[in-house]
Amino acid sequence: MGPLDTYLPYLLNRAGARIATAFGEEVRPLGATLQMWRVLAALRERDGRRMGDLSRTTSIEVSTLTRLVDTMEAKSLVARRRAADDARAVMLHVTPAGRRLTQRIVPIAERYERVALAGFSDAEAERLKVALRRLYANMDGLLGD
Amino acid sequence: MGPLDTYLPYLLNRAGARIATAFGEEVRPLGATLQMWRVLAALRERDGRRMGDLSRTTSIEVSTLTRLVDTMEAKSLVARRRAADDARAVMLHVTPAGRRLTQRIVPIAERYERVALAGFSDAEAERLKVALRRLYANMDGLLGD
DNA sequence: CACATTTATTTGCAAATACAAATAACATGG
DNA sequence: CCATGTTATTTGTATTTGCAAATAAATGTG
Repeated sequence: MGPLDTYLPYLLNRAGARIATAFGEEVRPLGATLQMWRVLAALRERDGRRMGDLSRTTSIEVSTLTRLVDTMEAKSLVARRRAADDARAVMLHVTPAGRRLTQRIVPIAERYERVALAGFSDAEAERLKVALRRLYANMDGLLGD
Repeated sequence: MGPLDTYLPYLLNRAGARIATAFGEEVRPLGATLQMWRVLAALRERDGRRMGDLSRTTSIEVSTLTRLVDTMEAKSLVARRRAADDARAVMLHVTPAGRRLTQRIVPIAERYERVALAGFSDAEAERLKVALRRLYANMDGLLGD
């Protein structure tokens, strides 16, 4: 088999790492990190979500998420509340400050989307996204056992 | 802007993380990690490479790479040699044991390529790779400043 | 209803990572 | 050929991460 840059996992990781690093640098001045943005974006989609739910949709490991949420709570970006129906579960909610931060990050995220996909037609961009979702789904069975 | 899974960086990271985790589990029984495989694959392409060169081609940060190479050296998978022309530089070489390990990982990498791309035509797979290289290149200017 | 099992989150701890400072050698301009 | 700046790698150190164990609450079973 050929050189490293013919391997899909490598290409994926390389592109992902570069975008992640650049995006991270961009939001750091706002006191945020990429992971925080993921949490905020998930809560923007639907507020009041469980840790496990958030872990799945953000692809952040639960124990990592717990600690991330600790620091986000310390920054008053989110608030933990006990779920009404299940006393084990925690519901996470954005605060006004969290919403303000989200609003400031959204344009950055949109810009990154444009920069990353510069030179792609809308159809190409969409095909790429479809491919990435398919690829993710393909790996479904192979984890954890 | 829409839900998290319409964002390209997210899709990229999510797919990449899942493949990386699964692949990592697969090579662990061989005493290897994903990052070690990256180094071995880079050396397979061309043996005797500098740390900085390896760092760039594997997308592993230099200081991380130093320590990774420490443990790989301890496992006798690679050997550091001083460069003939430049006494600052280190040339990294695979050892026979490193080559043997590489040979055992190659089929796993090939299998992962197939699993990840299940249901993709050859043309689709190639388009995806081209897109990922393009995307990486698009982010070129934006780093570090 | 008590007991074992499962589910949701957190915490302990060790390994991986990254930034910055340190070290060492090369390159260049006077 | 010395002084200054640049390049290659390593080390110091703090943060991030993830697995496994701990905690706590729900659910099921006899």
